[in-house]
Amino acid sequence: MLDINMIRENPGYVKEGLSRKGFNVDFTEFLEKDKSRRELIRTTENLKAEKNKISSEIPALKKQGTDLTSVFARIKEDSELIKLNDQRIADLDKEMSGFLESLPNLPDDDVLSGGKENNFVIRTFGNVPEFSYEPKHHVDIAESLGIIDYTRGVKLGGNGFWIYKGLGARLEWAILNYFIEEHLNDGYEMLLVPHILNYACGYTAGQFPKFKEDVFQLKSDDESGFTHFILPTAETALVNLHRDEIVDEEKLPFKYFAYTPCYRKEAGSYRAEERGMIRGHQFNKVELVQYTLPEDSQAALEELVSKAEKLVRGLGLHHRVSKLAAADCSASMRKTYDIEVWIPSMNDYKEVSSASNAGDYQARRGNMKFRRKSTGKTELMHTLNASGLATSRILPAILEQNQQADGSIIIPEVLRKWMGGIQKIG
RNA sequence: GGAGAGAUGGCUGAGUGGUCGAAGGCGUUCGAUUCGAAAUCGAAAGUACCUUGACCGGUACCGCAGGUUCAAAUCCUGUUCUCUCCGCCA
Repeated sequence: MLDINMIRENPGYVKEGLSRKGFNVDFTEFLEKDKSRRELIRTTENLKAEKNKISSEIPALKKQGTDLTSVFARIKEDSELIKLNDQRIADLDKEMSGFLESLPNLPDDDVLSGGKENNFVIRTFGNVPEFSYEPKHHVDIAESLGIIDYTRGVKLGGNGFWIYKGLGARLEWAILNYFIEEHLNDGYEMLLVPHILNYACGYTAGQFPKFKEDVFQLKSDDESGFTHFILPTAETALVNLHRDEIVDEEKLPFKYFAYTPCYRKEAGSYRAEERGMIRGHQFNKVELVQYTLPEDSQAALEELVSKAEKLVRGLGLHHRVSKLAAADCSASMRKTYDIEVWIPSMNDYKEVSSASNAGDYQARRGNMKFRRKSTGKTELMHTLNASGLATSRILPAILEQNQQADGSIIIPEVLRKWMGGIQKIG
């Protein structure tokens, strides 16, 4: 959510920022509503003040035996007007917050305008691997090694599900262990969170109401719609930890990470080129989240990116880091870096981590504040998140980038201690 | 799933219709005392919104949403959550 004061004071600036994100908006109507709302509040509060004043004198007058019939009548009249006005104010509030909720975050000043075409690569690690033979697709590799069962995955869950088995399951688990160990070493606190979350979590994260169709909703028995959903990413849980809290300044930053599967509908997004585990309804991810002071969030974002990069580098996979253009950042985010790993069969890079700074956007939605020691005042925290990492593209990348002419796969050094020391599969 | 109890400020905990934004205690901050500290004494301190240049002032908030009443933390209805017991199940 954007700061309403910022819109009041500088609607042109906000409009321009949103347009950089491809979001065209006209504040005229909103500002008119805001103005009439405030006028209404003023007159209504004056009425209330008067009414309260008279009310407070009633007990004394009653004691004196004064006839209060006319006073009662007068107050009753005021009360009816007050009720009417309050209703109008509430209506305006609802309209205005509905509008505010729908606005995405403003992009950072140093983020380029426009969409994907304006993303630019800031770092690359390694080179596109060359093969002296025709490299195989990860689905074919996984099937011939018997480490992933796509057919039975579909039997159990339908299209978009697979089963890790044997050394495939161990490899997947080794990757996760590697991530977890790195984050623990860096002083992040590990959390295992609920996978079923309530509506407010999705709202705070900025995913609801706009993207509520993208998650698996748990329908409630009555007609009230859904109250819970299965998390699409651990970010949704982690970013709600301090919802409706005011913490002391010195407690910040909070640095958390969690492993969860991520459950996504991905309705209609399947493409032939994404066969395999590039885009599934369920994939494993370790997610990092930081809550920081406003002045520290930029540095925290750099820290998160470098952590995610370090993980991919540690696996020895060719990858690149891009800074996303404004419209390619998700709605809640001011600035996002993507880390993309090379997938030979797709002849392209695919995202394994997205590291973003939400600024105070999520904090405002979730009412997450800290008390500044020097002023004694409360301010909104900043929230950041980064995948560290999603495995669903890492494992294909390992299979494809590390494949050998004989069909075997070299296991990255850092994973071997979790795989009984074996060096290759096949 | 059944029965019961509860939800009040940073925490604890009083408060069953009017002077209650809310006692007391703990904790916090400031001051006094002290060489310093502890103890003691005095004082301050909630959140949001409206208004103001700022102070002042005003309004709302006792889980949430309604209702009754001139007036609600207090009465009524609904709802959410928590706890206890029973049942069922991993």
